[in-house]
Amino acid sequence: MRIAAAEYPPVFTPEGTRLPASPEFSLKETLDCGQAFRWRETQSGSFIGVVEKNVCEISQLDNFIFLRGADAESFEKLWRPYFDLDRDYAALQACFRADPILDRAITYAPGLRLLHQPAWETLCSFIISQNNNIPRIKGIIERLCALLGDPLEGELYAFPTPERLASQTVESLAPLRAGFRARYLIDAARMVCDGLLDLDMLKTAPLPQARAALQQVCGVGPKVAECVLLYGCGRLSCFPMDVWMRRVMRQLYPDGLPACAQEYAGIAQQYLFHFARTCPEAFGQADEKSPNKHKKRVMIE
DNA sequence: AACCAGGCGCATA
DNA sequence: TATGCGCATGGT
Repeated sequence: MRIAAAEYPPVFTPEGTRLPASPEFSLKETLDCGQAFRWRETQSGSFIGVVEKNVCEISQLDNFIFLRGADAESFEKLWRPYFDLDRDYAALQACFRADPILDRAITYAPGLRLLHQPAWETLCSFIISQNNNIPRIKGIIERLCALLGDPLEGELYAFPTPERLASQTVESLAPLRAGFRARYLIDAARMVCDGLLDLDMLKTAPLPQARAALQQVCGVGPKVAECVLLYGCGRLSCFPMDVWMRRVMRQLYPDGLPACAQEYAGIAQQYLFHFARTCPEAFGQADEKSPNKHKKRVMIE
């Protein structure tokens, strides 16, 4: 499947950057689907967030998306890759829609996009995410940035560097209320600082090697590694398997993902994950919670 | 192999 | 209002 083409020709104004609206770009679906944790929705429905050292308020209006404060340089260097704007999602969706289940999931949330986030922040975020829920993950990350990140405008903070985090102790991280994950964060920071984990290599190394390198970090298992590779390293065939995706696969794809979704399995996973989590009337999960829960279940794959 | 850790949002009682 | 369930990983 070949995907290219610069969509969304931007218009630069002194106030910020404007992009034409598109069915394949919904701010809310993209920023509020569990892949990124630092975007906050304002009362007016805009989103304020931080990527690297950049603070941005983004609004979705009828005919365009507006990135307030983003100039041409920051748009091209940062926001264009962050929002995956050089990928033709209409073409990608057309391929996926050959499968009837993906067709429904895409129709349910056609504006979902895969964000390309900074690798280090993604690693920490998904270490924190383990055995955890989204509101709490957001809280821990917010406290982490406020405690150790460089201050930016508007009471916002950059994500802490590996060096800063490596100098901490479990005790100094207590205010994060991260529980047993605190020592995992410190371990990850030390590995990066000591050159034992090369984050750049993860973007290009053969996947088995990249997975193995990530899982050297204490607190990084198969699921977290897959999330880091997908969201933080641009490895779009990676496919994080959490409980939701296990349900999806068991109930809807007992024979595995269809061929049309293999190459970009990670993006297919976004549509399916969001569909399963937020559209209960369309996705039965009753058999999971009820009567014979106590029975032993064979859960392999 | 089967459990717990450390914490909290959430659904259910 | 209280209780207990779920969660990804590592360690026992």
